[in-house]
Amino acid sequence: MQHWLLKSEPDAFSIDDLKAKKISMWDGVRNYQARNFMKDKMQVGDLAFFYHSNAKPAPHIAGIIKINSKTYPDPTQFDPKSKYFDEKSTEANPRWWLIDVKFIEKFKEPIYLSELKSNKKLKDMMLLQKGSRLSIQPVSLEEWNVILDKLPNVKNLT
DNA sequence: GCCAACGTTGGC
DNA sequence: GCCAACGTTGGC
Repeated sequence: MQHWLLKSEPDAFSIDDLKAKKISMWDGVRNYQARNFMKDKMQVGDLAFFYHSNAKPAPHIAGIIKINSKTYPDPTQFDPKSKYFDEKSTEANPRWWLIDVKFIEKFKEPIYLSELKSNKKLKDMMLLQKGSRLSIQPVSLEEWNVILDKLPNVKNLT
């Protein structure tokens, strides 16, 4: 199993929104590297951190979600009314793909970016690299466990 | 709101 | 294929 970190701005789609829906499409990814992670590397059942970027009072990991489907074409690319519409994409040859995610857990206390930065064991984490802004990132098992070790209350996720 | 870093576009 | 210009991301 691989682990991931998925970013979303909470004003657009938050972990509370996902909690209410239980399962949701992770739509709107318009970056090829992020898309390729979904298409080529993600497996149904993989776990991911739900990261709130551009969040107030500060960016943070808000909880845990699960990859709940294989990739399929992102329907928003075909919708002229969507802000994610892509006129160069066709149904026969879609450009953009997505997976469904399922709500697993919202942390009682968010894990702030500043906490991650101050942990030496996480210095190689992709999220913390200068200029890194990929919205879908792999997280190593070591990093995953270091972060979860801070959370004695998280239930067994497997 | 600022701005650094990155990604994309399109002229040549 | 280069690269300038533009657009986006996202922390601060």
